Amino acid sequence: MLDKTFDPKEVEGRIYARWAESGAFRAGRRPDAEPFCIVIPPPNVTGRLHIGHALNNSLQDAIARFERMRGKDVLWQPGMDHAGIATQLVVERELAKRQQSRLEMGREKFLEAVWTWKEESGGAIGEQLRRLGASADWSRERFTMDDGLSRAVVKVFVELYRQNLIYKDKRLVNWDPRLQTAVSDLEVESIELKGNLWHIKYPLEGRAGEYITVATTRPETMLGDTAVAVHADDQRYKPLLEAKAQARQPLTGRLIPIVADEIADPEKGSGAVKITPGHDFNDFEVGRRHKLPLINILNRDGTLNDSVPKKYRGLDRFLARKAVVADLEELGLIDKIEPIIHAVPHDEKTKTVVLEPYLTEQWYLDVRTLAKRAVQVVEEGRTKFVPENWANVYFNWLRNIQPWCISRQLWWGHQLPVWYGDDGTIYVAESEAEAVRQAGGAKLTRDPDVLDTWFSSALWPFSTLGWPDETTELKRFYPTSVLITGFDIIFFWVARMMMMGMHFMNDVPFRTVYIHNRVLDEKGVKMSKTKGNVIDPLDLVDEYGADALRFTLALAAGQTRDMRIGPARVETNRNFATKLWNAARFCEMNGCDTRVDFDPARVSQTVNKWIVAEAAKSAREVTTALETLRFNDAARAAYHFVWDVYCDWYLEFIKPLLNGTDEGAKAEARMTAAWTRDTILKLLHPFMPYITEELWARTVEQLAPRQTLLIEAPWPDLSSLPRDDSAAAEMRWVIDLVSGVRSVRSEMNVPPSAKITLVLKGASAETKNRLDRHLGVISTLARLFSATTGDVIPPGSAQFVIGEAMVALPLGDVIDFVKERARLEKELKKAQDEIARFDAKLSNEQFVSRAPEDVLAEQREKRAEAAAQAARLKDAIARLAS
RNA sequence: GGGCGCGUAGCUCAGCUGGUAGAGCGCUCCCUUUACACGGGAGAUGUCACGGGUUCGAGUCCUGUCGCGCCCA
Repeated sequence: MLDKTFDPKEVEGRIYARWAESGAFRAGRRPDAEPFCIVIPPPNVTGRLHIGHALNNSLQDAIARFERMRGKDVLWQPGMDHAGIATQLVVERELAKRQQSRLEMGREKFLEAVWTWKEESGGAIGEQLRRLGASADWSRERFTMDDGLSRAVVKVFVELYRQNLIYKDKRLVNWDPRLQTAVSDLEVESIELKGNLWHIKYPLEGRAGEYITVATTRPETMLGDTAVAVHADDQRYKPLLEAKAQARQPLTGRLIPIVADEIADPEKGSGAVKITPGHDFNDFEVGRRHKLPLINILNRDGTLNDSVPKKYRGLDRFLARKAVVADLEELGLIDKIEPIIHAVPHDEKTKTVVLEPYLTEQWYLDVRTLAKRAVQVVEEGRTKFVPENWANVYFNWLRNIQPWCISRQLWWGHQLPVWYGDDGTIYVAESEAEAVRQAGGAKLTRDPDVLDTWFSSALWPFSTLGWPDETTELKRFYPTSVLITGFDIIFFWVARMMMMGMHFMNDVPFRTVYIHNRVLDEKGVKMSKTKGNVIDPLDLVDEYGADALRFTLALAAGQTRDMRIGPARVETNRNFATKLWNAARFCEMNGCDTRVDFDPARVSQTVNKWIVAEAAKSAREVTTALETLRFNDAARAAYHFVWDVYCDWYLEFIKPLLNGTDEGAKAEARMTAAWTRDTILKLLHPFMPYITEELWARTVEQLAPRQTLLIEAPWPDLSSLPRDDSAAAEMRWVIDLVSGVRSVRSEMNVPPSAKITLVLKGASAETKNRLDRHLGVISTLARLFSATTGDVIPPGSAQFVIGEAMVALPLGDVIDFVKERARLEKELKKAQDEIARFDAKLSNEQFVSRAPEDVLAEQREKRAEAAAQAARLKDAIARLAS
């Protein structure tokens, strides 16, 4: 016997273990079936499950389970990302606790320490995903730094290098002075901060007392100035340009030219700008155009180097700024200081380090070339975005893409397969031995840099399937079916997978990209540690169960950009789980067991025909919604069927049968109830795997405990069931009648315990039959003493219209005539308003002549119905008065 | 500056291909009826941000305005 409520804690671990033991997660068990593949967005090895992961993986799992039940050979490919920077920082922090440092240990020892950390503490998220119920094929779990994937990374690098798509270049990069590494454009986060715009006077050479004023937010960089730029059309400066005037950089004493360049905007400030090619991306371009010298004034840690005057050397860049401003003030060269708010580049991980444009030699990938096909295949529809709007975001970025800086000055990651000879010759090879061979046996030094973490992630859809080997998995599962991810990594990951997939596999990595919405807290605020509004999904799992959380997330996965999640919503769906549980409990108490020989197409009772048809309808809705990745529609359709149809009406309808003496009817009701319950368990399984699997196990089949697992049950295909409109109409009528009586009872304050009588007047033969057939059910649900047909409305009756008939409820003394009259008049008003609306429409010549025939007919019919109802209500009111 | 999204019941949101609105939560009243009070029954609440247009007909299509948010530069 089932308990009153479902206990997730008791069930989840046990059920998950059963799935895992059964091998149900494994791909390749159905060699003849259609393959279906999802690759997981690999979480960081340092990661802990957050609500975004919970959403992302709940949706992936729903699809994986759905397609598995549909008989496909499903591979949900799990794995983790080595997360270069994040992991290195975590391990460095651990070492610091033991008074150890990376630099003291040296590279080799440090990497050992990272691997040890990875084995001992990394990958907690894998366990957390299992708690959610993730049915990934863990036997095939991969890691971006494992041997196979590392081999893929090296091969890709070497090939791209040989194709001249990877090259080394010396230019400005975004530099993180704390980590002392380059980062890519994407890893820069602009943050609006208060700052100053310093207007500084540069003395003009040979013109005592004359100045040219430039404005800057970064005075310290003036130590690296190599020009002042003005616009060629700016009349104020034309004479200076013509005279080839020069300015004297006041702190270095350097003589710098005044050049004409479009970078200077005559409308802004003085119209003149200082040019620092070594420390500003725009100025770098200006410098190239005018062949200006480039002075690097910073060390790798952000302190000033030896190319600045002695007094500034070794100062941190922010202290240097203060010193420079103080000195200028002393010289009287500050024209004015204007407070402004401006965007300052920060590292995207901690958002606390100001990044510097910094001149270094780095490795770049020519993504501009690779982007062309990535754009093309989406334009051609070979990969579809869902919702399709996201394709625009993707296009926009790829069409304006800049070279990708792929080298990082870190230790944890894929070290570049690059070696240098003593003379600086570059050897790029798949192994050191090969590089040495190329160098004719010379001694080589390996490039110490590692690759951007996203470089290996970009290969994920094929590297995890065994590439560069031509494995059967690769042939079978590439292109993968659908990628499910969040919009924040469209650039970082999706676009790059598209480029790499097209280049190395000559086909798209996935046919569909589903971009889910972003999870906000209940108030619509982005969750963040600093705000303290982070919801731990595992807390929700602990409190309400994984199913409730998953169902909540699916229900919220709509077409909009954001979703708000909080405990209240999860609680609602925990309640839904309880409802489902109790419906099954009811079935159990009434001996509703699953019969293998049961044929839903051949039930004889109208209620059963009706619920079978309703189940078929819901199955169709859930299926279509899942096929089109409309998770919210799928979840809602299932919810509605369970609660509003199966529980609220069907189970109530069969109670009299189950308690009755007609053994044939009882048996059919039991079988149908069990069959419908089983259908529900199947439809809900992708969303609520634990409770459905548990109920599947706890229900009986042929009076014996079930041996099968729901995870492997076939998805309900009820499309071949005959539609039975007459059963639907009949049960609709019963529902309307019962609701009508309940409504009157409630408004007339008839106590629930009081049984009343019902008289049906003016009913057709068919209606009379309906009343007859469902008398027991109607009496129970409407709490009737008796229900008869008759030609006379008894005095003191409350009345309402149902179809062509009138229902009278003689309430005797209980009836409140004033109230009843008001109730009827309200109904009448409603009907009359409706008639007026239809009349307005139908008397509109334009409408009658232009609207399609079926719409017209429908409107006329509705008008007639409303008119008939109004007439009956008028009669009822008249009777009341008499 | 460029792009995208949102503005529907008190709150959170559904409303796909145009035929005047739905759910959950909350609220009011009633009910311990033998699956479920994590429940049952009955209610109340909306000039669908605003203006214009297309159309016989617009929450739904087009356009403008206002407000909010996000991404990119």
